[in-house]
Amino acid sequence: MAERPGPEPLGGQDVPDARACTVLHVDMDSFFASVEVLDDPLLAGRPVIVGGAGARGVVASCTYEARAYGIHSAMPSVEARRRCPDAVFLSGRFGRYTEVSEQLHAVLRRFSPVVEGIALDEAFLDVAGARRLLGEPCDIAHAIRRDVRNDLHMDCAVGVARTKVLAKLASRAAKPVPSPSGPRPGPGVVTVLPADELAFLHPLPVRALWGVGPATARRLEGLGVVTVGDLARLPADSLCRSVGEANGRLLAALARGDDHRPVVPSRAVKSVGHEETFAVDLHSHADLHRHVVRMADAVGTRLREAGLGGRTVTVKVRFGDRSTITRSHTVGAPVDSPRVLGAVAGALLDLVEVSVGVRLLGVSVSALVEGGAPGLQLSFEDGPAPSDPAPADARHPAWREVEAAVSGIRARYGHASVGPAALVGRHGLVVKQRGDTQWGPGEELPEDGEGR
DNA sequence: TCTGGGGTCCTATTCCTA
DNA sequence: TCTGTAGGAATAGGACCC
Repeated sequence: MAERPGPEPLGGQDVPDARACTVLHVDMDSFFASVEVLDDPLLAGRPVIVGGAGARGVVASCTYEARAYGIHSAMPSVEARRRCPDAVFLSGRFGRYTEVSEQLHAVLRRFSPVVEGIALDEAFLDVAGARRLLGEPCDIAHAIRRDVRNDLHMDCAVGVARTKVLAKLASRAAKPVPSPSGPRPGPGVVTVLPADELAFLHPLPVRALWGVGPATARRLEGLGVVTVGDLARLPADSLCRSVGEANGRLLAALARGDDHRPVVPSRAVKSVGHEETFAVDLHSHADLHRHVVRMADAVGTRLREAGLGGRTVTVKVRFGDRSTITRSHTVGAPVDSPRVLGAVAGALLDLVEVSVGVRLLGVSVSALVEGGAPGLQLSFEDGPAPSDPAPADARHPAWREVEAAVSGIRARYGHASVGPAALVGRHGLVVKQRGDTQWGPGEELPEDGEGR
Protein backbone atom coordinates (compact mmCIF):
# COMPACT_ATOMS: atom_id res chain seq x y z
CA MET A 1 0.00 0.00 0.00
CA ALA A 2 2.96 2.28 0.57
CA GLU A 3 3.06 3.19 -3.12
CA ARG A 4 -0.40 4.75 -3.09
CA PRO A 5 -0.90 8.29 -1.78
CA GLY A 6 -3.01 8.89 1.28
CA PRO A 7 -3.28 5.92 3.60
CA GLU A 8 -0.25 4.63 5.38
CA PRO A 9 0.59 1.27 6.78
CA LEU A 10 0.75 2.03 10.42
CA GLY A 11 1.10 0.82 13.91
CA GLY A 12 -0.43 2.87 16.65
CA GLN A 13 -0.10 6.28 15.07
CA ASP A 14 -1.36 9.14 17.20
CA VAL A 15 -3.67 11.06 14.88
CA PRO A 16 -6.96 12.43 16.26
CA ASP A 17 -8.52 11.81 12.84
CA ALA A 18 -7.92 8.09 13.30
CA ARG A 19 -10.56 7.92 16.04
CA ALA A 20 -13.31 8.28 13.45
CA CYS A 21 -12.07 5.05 11.83
CA THR A 22 -13.94 2.42 13.81
CA VAL A 23 -14.82 0.00 11.00
CA LEU A 24 -12.40 -2.91 10.50
CA HIS A 25 -12.44 -5.37 7.63
CA VAL A 26 -10.65 -8.65 8.30
CA ASP A 27 -9.75 -10.80 5.30
CA MET A 28 -7.92 -14.13 5.59
CA ASP A 29 -5.11 -14.78 3.11
CA SER A 30 -6.06 -17.49 0.55
CA PHE A 31 -8.29 -19.08 3.16
CA PHE A 32 -9.23 -22.54 1.85
CA ALA A 33 -5.72 -23.21 0.57
CA SER A 34 -4.20 -22.01 3.86
CA VAL A 35 -6.41 -24.41 5.83
CA GLU A 36 -5.16 -27.27 3.65
CA VAL A 37 -1.52 -26.26 4.24
CA LEU A 38 -2.21 -25.94 7.95
CA ASP A 39 -3.60 -29.50 8.10
CA ASP A 40 -0.82 -30.92 5.91
CA PRO A 41 2.46 -29.07 6.51
CA LEU A 42 4.10 -31.00 3.65
CA LEU A 43 2.15 -28.70 1.32
CA ALA A 44 3.89 -25.58 2.67
CA GLY A 45 5.70 -23.61 -0.04
CA ARG A 46 4.02 -25.55 -2.87
CA PRO A 47 1.42 -24.32 -5.36
CA VAL A 48 -1.86 -25.63 -3.87
CA ILE A 49 -5.19 -25.21 -5.64
CA VAL A 50 -8.58 -25.89 -4.05
CA GLY A 51 -11.45 -26.29 -6.49
CA GLY A 52 -13.43 -28.53 -8.81
CA ALA A 53 -11.18 -31.02 -10.57
CA GLY A 54 -13.44 -31.87 -13.52
CA ALA A 55 -13.63 -30.27 -16.95
CA ARG A 56 -16.28 -27.85 -15.70
CA GLY A 57 -14.68 -27.06 -12.35
CA VAL A 58 -13.22 -23.74 -11.21
CA VAL A 59 -10.55 -22.63 -8.75
CA ALA A 60 -11.99 -21.64 -5.36
CA SER A 61 -8.74 -20.69 -3.65
CA CYS A 62 -5.00 -21.08 -4.20
CA THR A 63 -1.75 -20.36 -2.39
CA TYR A 64 0.48 -17.44 -3.34
CA GLU A 65 2.88 -19.95 -4.90
CA ALA A 66 0.09 -20.86 -7.37
CA ARG A 67 -0.82 -17.21 -7.92
CA ALA A 68 2.72 -16.64 -9.16
CA TYR A 69 1.62 -18.64 -12.26
CA GLY A 70 -1.26 -16.23 -12.84
CA ILE A 71 -3.79 -18.59 -11.25
CA HIS A 72 -6.66 -16.92 -9.39
CA SER A 73 -10.04 -17.86 -7.95
CA ALA A 74 -12.90 -18.44 -10.45
CA MET A 75 -10.38 -19.48 -13.13
CA PRO A 76 -11.44 -22.70 -14.92
CA SER A 77 -9.53 -25.62 -13.38
CA VAL A 78 -8.47 -26.83 -16.83
CA GLU A 79 -6.65 -23.54 -17.41
CA ALA A 80 -5.11 -23.62 -13.92
CA ARG A 81 -3.77 -27.12 -14.58
CA ARG A 82 -2.37 -25.98 -17.92
CA ARG A 83 -0.55 -23.07 -16.25
CA CYS A 84 0.86 -25.13 -13.43
CA PRO A 85 0.75 -28.91 -14.06
CA ASP A 86 2.76 -29.56 -10.86
CA ALA A 87 0.25 -27.85 -8.58
CA VAL A 88 -1.41 -29.90 -5.84
CA PHE A 89 -5.14 -30.06 -6.69
CA LEU A 90 -7.56 -30.56 -3.80
CA SER A 91 -11.34 -30.81 -3.99
CA GLY A 92 -11.89 -28.94 -0.73
CA ARG A 93 -13.47 -29.73 2.62
CA PHE A 94 -16.33 -27.32 3.23
CA GLY A 95 -17.02 -28.63 6.73
CA ARG A 96 -13.43 -28.07 7.83
CA TYR A 97 -13.43 -24.51 6.44
CA THR A 98 -16.65 -23.80 8.35
CA GLU A 99 -14.98 -25.07 11.51
CA VAL A 100 -11.94 -22.77 11.09
CA SER A 101 -14.26 -19.89 10.20
CA GLU A 102 -16.05 -20.36 13.52
CA GLN A 103 -12.69 -20.21 15.30
CA LEU A 104 -11.93 -16.97 13.45
CA HIS A 105 -15.24 -15.45 14.53
CA ALA A 106 -14.54 -16.47 18.13
CA VAL A 107 -11.25 -14.54 17.97
CA LEU A 108 -12.96 -11.50 16.45
CA ARG A 109 -15.69 -11.45 19.08
CA ARG A 110 -12.99 -11.02 21.72
CA PHE A 111 -12.46 -7.54 20.25
CA SER A 112 -16.05 -6.48 19.60
CA PRO A 113 -19.54 -7.98 19.82
CA VAL A 114 -20.39 -6.18 16.58
CA VAL A 115 -19.02 -8.69 14.03
CA GLU A 116 -20.66 -9.07 10.62
CA GLY A 117 -19.61 -12.17 8.71
CA ILE A 118 -19.44 -11.59 4.94
CA ALA A 119 -18.04 -14.97 3.94
CA LEU A 120 -16.26 -17.82 5.70
CA ASP A 121 -12.99 -15.89 5.51
CA GLU A 122 -14.14 -12.29 5.81
CA ALA A 123 -15.83 -10.10 8.39
CA PHE A 124 -16.49 -6.51 9.38
CA LEU A 125 -16.12 -5.31 12.97
CA ASP A 126 -17.24 -2.07 14.54
CA VAL A 127 -14.85 -1.32 17.41
CA ALA A 128 -16.33 2.06 18.45
CA GLY A 129 -17.33 0.61 21.81
CA ALA A 130 -14.06 -1.23 22.40
CA ARG A 131 -11.59 1.66 22.30
CA ARG A 132 -11.58 2.53 25.99
CA LEU A 133 -10.72 -1.06 26.85
CA LEU A 134 -8.54 -2.10 23.91
CA GLY A 135 -7.02 1.07 22.47
CA GLU A 136 -7.23 2.79 19.10
CA PRO A 137 -8.67 0.91 16.08
CA CYS A 138 -5.29 0.49 14.39
CA ASP A 139 -3.87 -1.04 17.59
CA ILE A 140 -6.89 -3.38 17.69
CA ALA A 141 -6.21 -4.32 14.05
CA HIS A 142 -2.65 -5.34 14.90
CA ALA A 143 -3.87 -7.27 17.93
CA ILE A 144 -6.37 -9.15 15.75
CA ARG A 145 -3.60 -10.15 13.35
CA ARG A 146 -1.48 -11.32 16.27
CA ASP A 147 -4.31 -13.40 17.81
CA VAL A 148 -5.36 -14.93 14.47
CA ARG A 149 -1.74 -15.97 13.94
CA ASN A 150 -1.37 -17.37 17.47
CA ASP A 151 -4.72 -19.19 17.63
CA LEU A 152 -5.33 -20.23 14.03
CA HIS A 153 -1.72 -20.30 12.73
CA MET A 154 -2.88 -18.37 9.68
CA ASP A 155 -2.43 -14.83 8.33
CA CYS A 156 -5.00 -12.15 7.62
CA ALA A 157 -5.09 -8.58 6.35
CA VAL A 158 -6.99 -5.86 8.19
CA GLY A 159 -8.35 -2.61 6.78
CA VAL A 160 -9.31 0.24 9.09
CA ALA A 161 -11.51 3.15 7.97
CA ARG A 162 -14.57 5.25 8.68
CA THR A 163 -16.85 3.20 6.38
CA LYS A 164 -17.30 -0.39 5.28
CA VAL A 165 -16.36 0.12 1.65
CA LEU A 166 -13.16 1.98 2.57
CA ALA A 167 -12.21 -0.62 5.20
CA LYS A 168 -12.66 -3.34 2.61
CA LEU A 169 -10.51 -1.55 0.03
CA ALA A 170 -7.92 -0.93 2.76
CA SER A 171 -7.69 -4.61 3.68
CA ARG A 172 -7.14 -5.43 0.01
CA ALA A 173 -4.27 -2.94 0.02
CA ALA A 174 -2.85 -4.66 3.11
CA LYS A 175 -2.53 -8.08 1.46
CA PRO A 176 0.65 -9.71 0.18
CA VAL A 177 1.42 -9.32 -3.54
CA PRO A 178 2.16 -12.48 -5.57
CA SER A 179 5.31 -12.47 -7.68
CA PRO A 180 7.31 -15.11 -9.57
CA SER A 181 10.01 -14.99 -6.90
CA GLY A 182 7.49 -15.62 -4.11
CA PRO A 183 4.89 -13.41 -2.42
CA ARG A 184 6.00 -9.93 -1.35
CA PRO A 185 4.58 -9.38 2.13
CA GLY A 186 1.97 -6.63 2.42
CA PRO A 187 1.72 -4.18 5.30
CA GLY A 188 -0.88 -6.41 7.02
CA VAL A 189 -2.81 -3.42 8.37
CA VAL A 190 -3.80 -0.36 6.34
CA THR A 191 -5.71 2.60 7.78
CA VAL A 192 -7.47 5.14 5.55
CA LEU A 193 -7.72 8.39 7.52
CA PRO A 194 -10.74 10.64 6.81
CA ALA A 195 -8.50 13.37 5.40
CA ASP A 196 -6.97 10.88 2.94
CA GLU A 197 -10.13 9.12 1.79
CA LEU A 198 -10.55 10.76 -1.61
CA ALA A 199 -6.83 10.62 -2.38
CA PHE A 200 -7.02 6.87 -1.69
CA LEU A 201 -10.29 6.25 -3.49
CA HIS A 202 -10.18 8.34 -6.66
CA PRO A 203 -7.14 6.80 -8.42
CA LEU A 204 -8.59 3.27 -8.04
CA PRO A 205 -10.24 1.62 -11.06
CA VAL A 206 -14.07 1.71 -10.80
CA ARG A 207 -14.00 -2.07 -10.89
CA ALA A 208 -12.50 -1.96 -7.38
CA LEU A 209 -15.75 -0.58 -5.95
CA TRP A 210 -18.14 -2.99 -4.29
CA GLY A 211 -21.09 -3.35 -6.69
CA VAL A 212 -19.21 -2.74 -9.94
CA GLY A 213 -18.90 -6.02 -11.82
CA PRO A 214 -18.08 -6.71 -15.48
CA ALA A 215 -21.47 -5.49 -16.81
CA THR A 216 -21.52 -2.21 -14.87
CA ALA A 217 -17.85 -1.57 -15.66
CA ARG A 218 -18.62 -1.94 -19.39
CA ARG A 219 -21.49 0.54 -19.13
CA LEU A 220 -19.39 3.02 -17.19
CA GLU A 221 -16.59 2.69 -19.70
CA GLY A 222 -19.10 3.79 -22.33
CA LEU A 223 -19.54 6.99 -20.32
CA GLY A 224 -15.79 7.52 -20.20
CA VAL A 225 -15.52 6.41 -16.58
CA VAL A 226 -12.35 4.49 -15.79
CA THR A 227 -11.44 5.49 -12.23
CA VAL A 228 -13.49 6.12 -9.10
CA GLY A 229 -12.55 9.79 -9.51
CA ASP A 230 -14.18 9.81 -12.98
CA LEU A 231 -17.27 8.30 -11.38
CA ALA A 232 -17.38 11.01 -8.68
CA ARG A 233 -17.36 13.70 -11.39
CA LEU A 234 -20.18 12.09 -13.39
CA PRO A 235 -23.61 13.81 -13.07
CA ALA A 236 -25.90 11.63 -10.92
CA ASP A 237 -28.73 11.52 -13.47
CA SER A 238 -26.60 10.13 -16.30
CA LEU A 239 -25.18 7.57 -13.89
CA CYS A 240 -28.69 6.46 -12.81
CA ARG A 241 -29.86 6.29 -16.43
CA SER A 242 -26.97 4.01 -17.26
CA VAL A 243 -26.89 1.60 -14.31
CA GLY A 244 -30.35 1.98 -12.71
CA GLU A 245 -31.71 4.15 -9.94
CA ALA A 246 -30.65 2.23 -6.84
CA ASN A 247 -27.23 1.19 -8.10
CA GLY A 248 -26.58 4.69 -9.49
CA ARG A 249 -27.30 6.40 -6.20
CA LEU A 250 -25.19 3.91 -4.26
CA LEU A 251 -22.20 4.18 -6.61
CA ALA A 252 -22.35 8.00 -6.64
CA ALA A 253 -22.27 7.99 -2.84
CA LEU A 254 -19.44 5.44 -2.65
CA ALA A 255 -17.36 7.46 -5.12
CA ARG A 256 -17.67 10.46 -2.77
CA GLY A 257 -16.59 8.30 0.16
CA ASP A 258 -20.13 8.23 1.61
CA ASP A 259 -21.27 4.86 2.92
CA HIS A 260 -23.72 4.88 5.79
CA ARG A 261 -24.31 1.13 5.93
CA PRO A 262 -23.73 0.00 9.51
CA VAL A 263 -21.93 -3.15 10.61
CA VAL A 264 -24.80 -5.55 11.33
CA PRO A 265 -23.96 -8.50 13.62
CA SER A 266 -26.53 -10.93 12.27
CA ARG A 267 -28.80 -10.92 9.28
CA ALA A 268 -31.82 -13.10 8.61
CA VAL A 269 -31.36 -15.72 5.88
CA LYS A 270 -33.50 -14.86 2.82
CA SER A 271 -33.23 -18.06 0.82
CA VAL A 272 -31.82 -21.58 0.95
CA GLY A 273 -30.89 -23.49 -2.16
CA HIS A 274 -28.78 -26.09 -3.90
CA GLU A 275 -27.57 -26.11 -7.46
CA GLU A 276 -25.30 -28.36 -9.39
CA THR A 277 -23.53 -28.41 -12.71
CA PHE A 278 -23.49 -31.87 -14.27
CA ALA A 279 -20.37 -33.47 -15.71
CA VAL A 280 -22.37 -34.01 -18.93
CA ASP A 281 -25.58 -32.31 -20.07
CA LEU A 282 -28.81 -34.17 -19.24
CA HIS A 283 -31.59 -34.42 -21.83
CA SER A 284 -34.49 -36.21 -20.16
CA HIS A 285 -37.02 -35.28 -17.51
CA ALA A 286 -36.54 -38.71 -15.93
CA ASP A 287 -32.86 -38.07 -15.24
CA LEU A 288 -33.46 -34.53 -14.05
CA HIS A 289 -36.28 -35.57 -11.73
CA ARG A 290 -33.88 -37.80 -9.76
CA HIS A 291 -31.66 -34.78 -9.21
CA VAL A 292 -34.62 -32.61 -8.24
CA VAL A 293 -35.55 -35.13 -5.54
CA ARG A 294 -31.95 -35.19 -4.30
CA MET A 295 -31.66 -31.41 -4.16
CA ALA A 296 -35.08 -30.95 -2.58
CA ASP A 297 -34.01 -33.50 0.03
CA ALA A 298 -30.90 -31.43 0.79
CA VAL A 299 -32.76 -28.11 0.87
CA GLY A 300 -35.56 -29.45 3.06
CA THR A 301 -33.05 -30.96 5.47
CA ARG A 302 -31.21 -27.65 5.79
CA LEU A 303 -34.45 -25.74 6.27
CA ARG A 304 -35.44 -28.07 9.09
CA GLU A 305 -32.04 -27.88 10.74
CA ALA A 306 -32.36 -24.08 10.67
CA GLY A 307 -35.97 -24.15 11.90
CA LEU A 308 -37.18 -22.41 8.73
CA GLY A 309 -39.94 -22.89 6.22
CA GLY A 310 -40.43 -21.15 2.88
CA ARG A 311 -43.28 -20.33 0.53
CA THR A 312 -41.62 -19.71 -2.82
CA VAL A 313 -40.01 -22.66 -4.58
CA THR A 314 -37.73 -21.85 -7.52
CA VAL A 315 -36.20 -24.18 -10.07
CA LYS A 316 -33.21 -22.92 -12.04
CA VAL A 317 -32.18 -24.50 -15.32
CA ARG A 318 -29.04 -23.67 -17.29
CA PHE A 319 -28.93 -25.12 -20.78
CA GLY A 320 -25.93 -26.35 -22.75
CA ASP A 321 -25.45 -22.89 -24.29
CA ARG A 322 -25.33 -21.43 -20.75
CA SER A 323 -28.60 -19.54 -21.16
CA THR A 324 -30.48 -19.73 -17.86
CA ILE A 325 -34.12 -19.64 -16.89
CA THR A 326 -35.97 -19.84 -13.59
CA ARG A 327 -39.49 -21.04 -12.83
CA SER A 328 -41.02 -20.36 -9.44
CA HIS A 329 -44.23 -20.98 -7.57
CA THR A 330 -45.51 -19.62 -4.27
CA VAL A 331 -47.50 -22.02 -2.12
CA GLY A 332 -50.13 -21.06 0.43
CA ALA A 333 -48.20 -21.95 3.59
CA PRO A 334 -44.48 -22.33 4.38
CA VAL A 335 -42.93 -25.70 3.48
CA ASP A 336 -39.86 -27.51 4.79
CA SER A 337 -40.76 -31.03 3.69
CA PRO A 338 -38.28 -32.53 1.18
CA ARG A 339 -41.12 -34.47 -0.36
CA VAL A 340 -43.37 -31.45 -0.89
CA LEU A 341 -40.45 -29.36 -2.13
CA GLY A 342 -39.51 -32.12 -4.52
CA ALA A 343 -43.08 -32.38 -5.80
CA VAL A 344 -43.42 -28.61 -6.39
CA ALA A 345 -39.95 -28.35 -7.95
CA GLY A 346 -40.64 -31.41 -10.11
CA ALA A 347 -43.89 -29.88 -11.37
CA LEU A 348 -42.04 -26.68 -12.23
CA LEU A 349 -39.37 -28.67 -14.06
CA ASP A 350 -42.11 -30.32 -16.14
CA LEU A 351 -42.89 -26.87 -17.58
CA VAL A 352 -39.40 -26.68 -19.09
CA GLU A 353 -38.33 -28.18 -22.43
CA VAL A 354 -35.12 -30.03 -21.55
CA SER A 355 -34.36 -32.06 -24.67
CA VAL A 356 -31.77 -29.48 -25.80
CA GLY A 357 -29.60 -30.48 -22.83
CA VAL A 358 -29.39 -29.21 -19.27
CA ARG A 359 -26.00 -28.25 -17.86
CA LEU A 360 -27.08 -27.06 -14.40
CA LEU A 361 -30.09 -27.62 -12.21
CA GLY A 362 -30.95 -25.83 -8.98
CA VAL A 363 -33.71 -25.88 -6.38
CA SER A 364 -34.16 -23.05 -3.90
CA VAL A 365 -36.71 -21.81 -1.40
CA SER A 366 -37.34 -18.16 -0.47
CA ALA A 367 -39.97 -16.10 1.36
CA LEU A 368 -38.68 -17.80 4.49
CA VAL A 369 -40.33 -17.70 7.88
CA GLU A 370 -38.90 -18.76 11.21
CA GLY A 371 -40.27 -21.65 13.20
CA GLY A 372 -40.11 -24.22 10.43
CA ALA A 373 -43.45 -25.22 9.02
CA PRO A 374 -45.63 -26.23 11.99
CA GLY A 375 -48.56 -24.34 10.49
CA LEU A 376 -48.32 -26.56 7.48
CA GLN A 377 -50.40 -29.33 8.86
CA LEU A 378 -53.58 -27.43 8.22
CA SER A 379 -52.82 -26.83 4.60
CA PHE A 380 -51.88 -30.48 4.16
CA GLU A 381 -55.19 -31.61 5.52
CA ASP A 382 -56.98 -29.04 3.39
CA GLY A 383 -55.29 -30.51 0.34
CA PRO A 384 -53.32 -28.55 -2.23
CA ALA A 385 -54.39 -25.11 -3.36
CA PRO A 386 -56.05 -25.13 -6.79
CA SER A 387 -52.95 -23.61 -8.40
CA ASP A 388 -50.52 -25.80 -6.46
CA PRO A 389 -48.48 -27.94 -8.84
CA ALA A 390 -47.57 -30.51 -6.15
CA PRO A 391 -49.50 -33.78 -6.35
CA ALA A 392 -52.03 -34.20 -3.54
CA ASP A 393 -50.36 -37.29 -2.06
CA ALA A 394 -47.15 -35.32 -1.44
CA ARG A 395 -49.06 -33.30 1.14
CA HIS A 396 -50.57 -36.17 3.09
CA PRO A 397 -49.98 -35.67 6.86
CA ALA A 398 -48.58 -39.20 7.21
CA TRP A 399 -45.52 -38.04 5.30
CA ARG A 400 -44.56 -35.74 8.12
CA GLU A 401 -44.20 -38.75 10.38
CA VAL A 402 -42.07 -40.51 7.77
CA GLU A 403 -39.86 -37.43 7.39
CA ALA A 404 -39.47 -37.05 11.14
CA ALA A 405 -38.33 -40.68 11.31
CA VAL A 406 -35.82 -40.10 8.49
CA SER A 407 -34.41 -37.08 10.36
CA GLY A 408 -33.96 -39.22 13.47
CA ILE A 409 -32.15 -41.99 11.60
CA ARG A 410 -29.87 -39.49 9.87
CA ALA A 411 -29.04 -37.78 13.15
CA ARG A 412 -27.94 -41.13 14.52
CA TYR A 413 -26.37 -42.92 11.54
CA GLY A 414 -25.35 -40.11 9.19
CA HIS A 415 -26.99 -38.24 6.33
CA ALA A 416 -26.39 -40.95 3.74
CA SER A 417 -27.90 -43.73 5.88
CA VAL A 418 -31.42 -43.28 4.55
CA GLY A 419 -33.15 -41.32 1.79
CA PRO A 420 -35.77 -41.36 -0.96
CA ALA A 421 -35.91 -44.53 -3.06
CA ALA A 422 -35.54 -42.37 -6.18
CA LEU A 423 -31.95 -41.69 -5.13
CA VAL A 424 -30.78 -45.28 -5.06
CA GLY A 425 -28.48 -45.83 -8.03
CA ARG A 426 -25.91 -48.37 -9.12
CA HIS A 427 -23.53 -47.21 -6.36
CA GLY A 428 -26.12 -47.14 -3.55
CA LEU A 429 -27.87 -44.17 -1.99
CA VAL A 430 -26.74 -40.81 -3.37
CA VAL A 431 -27.65 -37.86 -1.17
CA LYS A 432 -26.47 -34.28 -1.36
CA GLN A 433 -25.21 -32.05 1.42
CA ARG A 434 -23.92 -28.51 1.48
CA GLY A 435 -20.36 -28.40 0.21
CA ASP A 436 -20.59 -31.44 -2.07
CA THR A 437 -19.60 -30.53 -5.64
CA GLN A 438 -19.06 -27.02 -4.36
CA TRP A 439 -16.80 -25.94 -7.20
CA GLY A 440 -18.04 -28.00 -10.08
CA PRO A 441 -18.58 -31.63 -10.94
CA GLY A 442 -15.84 -34.17 -10.39
CA GLU A 443 -14.62 -36.51 -13.06
CA GLU A 444 -16.81 -39.47 -12.08
CA LEU A 445 -18.83 -41.26 -14.70
CA PRO A 446 -22.51 -40.42 -14.89
CA GLU A 447 -25.04 -42.60 -13.06
CA ASP A 448 -27.19 -45.11 -14.93
CA GLY A 449 -29.05 -43.66 -17.84
CA GLU A 450 -27.57 -40.18 -17.62
CA GLY A 451 -26.18 -38.10 -20.42
CA ARG A 452 -26.14 -38.79 -24.10
C1' DT B 1 -9.35 -19.91 -20.75
C1' DC B 2 -14.77 -19.64 -21.18
C1' DT B 3 -16.06 -20.03 -16.19
C1' DG B 4 -19.05 -23.33 -9.74
C1' DG B 5 -22.10 -22.73 -5.89
C1' DG B 6 -24.54 -20.16 -2.39
C1' DG B 7 -26.33 -16.25 -1.70
C1' DT B 8 -28.49 -10.91 -2.02
C1' DC B 9 -30.54 -7.23 -4.32
C1' DC B 10 -32.66 -4.68 -8.14
C1' DT B 11 -35.63 -4.08 -12.17
C1' DA B 12 -39.20 -5.02 -15.42
C1' DT B 13 -43.25 -7.34 -16.49
C1' DT B 14 -47.41 -9.77 -15.59
C1' DC B 15 -51.22 -11.00 -12.91
C1' DC B 16 -54.64 -10.31 -9.43
C1' DT B 17 -57.74 -7.66 -6.79
C1' DA B 18 -60.14 -3.80 -4.79
C1' DT C 1 -72.24 -6.68 -15.02
C1' DC C 2 -68.64 -4.48 -17.43
C1' DT C 3 -64.65 -1.35 -17.81
C1' DG C 4 -60.76 1.33 -16.31
C1' DT C 5 -57.28 2.04 -12.98
C1' DA C 6 -53.98 1.72 -9.42
C1' DG C 7 -51.33 -0.79 -6.22
C1' DG C 8 -49.32 -4.88 -4.59
C1' DA C 9 -47.78 -9.53 -5.14
C1' DA C 10 -45.78 -12.85 -7.94
C1' DT C 11 -42.66 -14.01 -11.44
C1' DA C 12 -38.44 -13.86 -14.26
C1' DG C 13 -34.05 -12.36 -15.30
C1' DG C 14 -29.75 -10.29 -14.42
C1' DA C 15 -25.79 -8.35 -11.86
C1' DC C 16 -23.07 -8.73 -8.13
C1' DC C 17 -20.50 -10.63 -4.02
C1' DC C 18 -17.12 -14.21 -2.00
